Amino acid sequence: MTRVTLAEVARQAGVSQTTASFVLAGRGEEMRISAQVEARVRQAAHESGYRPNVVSRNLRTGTTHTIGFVSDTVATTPFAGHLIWGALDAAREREHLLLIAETEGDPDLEKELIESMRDRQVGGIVIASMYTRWTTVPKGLLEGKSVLLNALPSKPCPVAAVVPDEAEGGRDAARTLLRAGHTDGIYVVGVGTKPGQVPKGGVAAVERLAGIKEVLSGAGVSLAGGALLKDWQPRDGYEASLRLLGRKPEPKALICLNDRVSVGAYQALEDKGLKVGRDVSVVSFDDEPVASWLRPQLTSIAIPHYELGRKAIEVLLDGGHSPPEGTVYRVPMPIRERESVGTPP
Amino acid sequence: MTRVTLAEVARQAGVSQTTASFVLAGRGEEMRISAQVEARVRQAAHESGYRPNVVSRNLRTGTTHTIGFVSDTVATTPFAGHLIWGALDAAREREHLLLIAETEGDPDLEKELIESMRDRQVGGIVIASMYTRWTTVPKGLLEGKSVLLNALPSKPCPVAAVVPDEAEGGRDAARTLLRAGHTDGIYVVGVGTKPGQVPKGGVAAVERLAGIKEVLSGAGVSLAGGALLKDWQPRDGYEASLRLLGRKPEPKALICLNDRVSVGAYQALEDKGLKVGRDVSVVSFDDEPVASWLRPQLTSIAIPHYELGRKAIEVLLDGGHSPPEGTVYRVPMPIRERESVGTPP
DNA sequence: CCCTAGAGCTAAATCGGATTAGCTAGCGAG
DNA sequence: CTCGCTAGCTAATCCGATTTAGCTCTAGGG
Repeated sequence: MTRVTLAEVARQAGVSQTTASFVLAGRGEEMRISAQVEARVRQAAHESGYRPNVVSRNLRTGTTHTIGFVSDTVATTPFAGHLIWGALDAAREREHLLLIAETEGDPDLEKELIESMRDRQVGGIVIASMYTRWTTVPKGLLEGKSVLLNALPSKPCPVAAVVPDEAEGGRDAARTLLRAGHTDGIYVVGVGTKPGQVPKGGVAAVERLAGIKEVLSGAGVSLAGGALLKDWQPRDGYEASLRLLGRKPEPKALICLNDRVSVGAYQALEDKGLKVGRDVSVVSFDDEPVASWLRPQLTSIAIPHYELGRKAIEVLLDGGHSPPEGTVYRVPMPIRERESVGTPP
Repeated sequence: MTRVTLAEVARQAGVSQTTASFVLAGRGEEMRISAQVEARVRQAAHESGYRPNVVSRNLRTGTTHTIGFVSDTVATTPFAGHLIWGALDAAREREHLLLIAETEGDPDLEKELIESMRDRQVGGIVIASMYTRWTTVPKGLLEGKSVLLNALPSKPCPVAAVVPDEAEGGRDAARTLLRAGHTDGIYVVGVGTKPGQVPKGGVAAVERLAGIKEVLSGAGVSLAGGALLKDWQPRDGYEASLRLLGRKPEPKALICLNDRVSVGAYQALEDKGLKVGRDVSVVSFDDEPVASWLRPQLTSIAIPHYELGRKAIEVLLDGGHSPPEGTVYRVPMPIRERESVGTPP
């Protein structure tokens, strides 16, 4: 039951603990351990089922091969689990494990958890947000390596950040519409078109809208209007779309700021007897699973959760020296073109 | 930059390291440390911003206040993140953190990860599955505390398991239909009605069906038929439902084995010009977010992810002595009654 | 025959706390 | 005056690795 220790292995192999340590650390060559002794040690270790006690190694080396992953809520966003997944994969490739915790948005708890992780000598900390947003960097963070994931520091600070390239995503949404021939009756659902008409804290909303406007105006097209929503749930999207469908110019395309809003938009269009993709095109963001369940299937700009998670770990663990600290890494948002965008009637 | 150690605190307080240790461990009273000395130590610790090095404590005490959470895939099931959430909450209440890893269904990787966690001296391991299923218990597990989460051991073994009470969920689904007055034309979508017509590995399918049959036959009602599906995605549900809608007796109620299948069923019903809740009732399982996005909103038996996660940690950390090992804990599946069940026409 | 150099190992220190086994001073009893 | 006891604290060991600083022995050069 009690684990075999290195000392035990050394005794069985008839060598000193030092020698055993060198051999098992792969430093046998370097330390000029003879092939015979090396073999004896390896055999003893193997036969006894020796597994090093990582904790003691940690104590000596000061490195735990562990990364702290602190998120606000893993729970509420489905598929945000992909964030963790990507991080997990990248961490495992580097022989690290993830120590995770959740703050539920409580700054005190966040601080406490970060300290708790530092106490455990983690090699770095990822502060993840499930929605892209601005965040105040807890100062405890600065005392070691860290990265913001899906969040941007609200004031300049030396911590790197990894976020989706929302602006480019917005541009892609607009391009898709232009390519299909849309030039008017384009509305956004989720934000207003005037500055400041944006849900608070939402990086995504601001940047997506900026990208959309940029490409449209580059083509001499402007948004016909928009609807600021407090929440981005199907019900909100439904009500807003219904209102928008009464407006002039007649809506020919809706850019929904997320897929849930799109679900509502589909329902509003159905109620009005309008056919998605024929009468009115819809482009969306996030690419939740529901996007491909809708009929017609929804064209959506995906949040690259997996890649975001990976990137955060890469930034934390690989180099991280060369790029100036405070760098913002933007991960491309792939567009999933499906059936909801068509040529305007 | 270098952390303050206990020795440093002791020096500042002018006492021995032993004394400082006793005071900060809250054993001052017990060890008859005078109030003055105690105060001096506390002050020194506070002023220097002392934080104990958890790793070294771990080494001595052999306990890391960490639980290993190994899952097959956190990623693919949305809201399975709630599993982690519940576990995280319960762990934090007990001053533990979670070390997580993912096996992606690879048994070798699973074994390796479990060992890796044991090497880190975790206090216990949760083996989580994202879908309720039977699983072979990796024998490495038995060498320490562990719990299966959302999974059952395929052969008897001393490891406890925490799973949703699928059978009772099935009973609830049937009861809901009976209560609304359904007595015939009840079909299941996802499994066949004959023994063995069940997707492989699926505990959920088997137990839900058993519960459904039990209650129905108790009321002298029998299932009119079913459709075995390999996968439980909307497309599968759509096709199966379409086929079922041509069968006799005429379908009056569909019990869909999950919400995705229900999405497909809704679409099939719509294509046939049938109205959910009026012409055909639908009961579902899982209660994914989409259940409340559908029109009419879908009645669904929820998977209690959060509670499952909590329970697993509780079983692992609290006592765990008294109940016979190998116990299966069943967590109730709450039914979310919405609008998709109506009186048969 | 002595000295040096390297090959091949090992003793001992170290990481930072937790814990065990004392040690000392002071007081009261005998 | 001595012994015993206790309050109040400390020295030393331990946890299980890693790592530094040697130590020993043999072979070769002078």
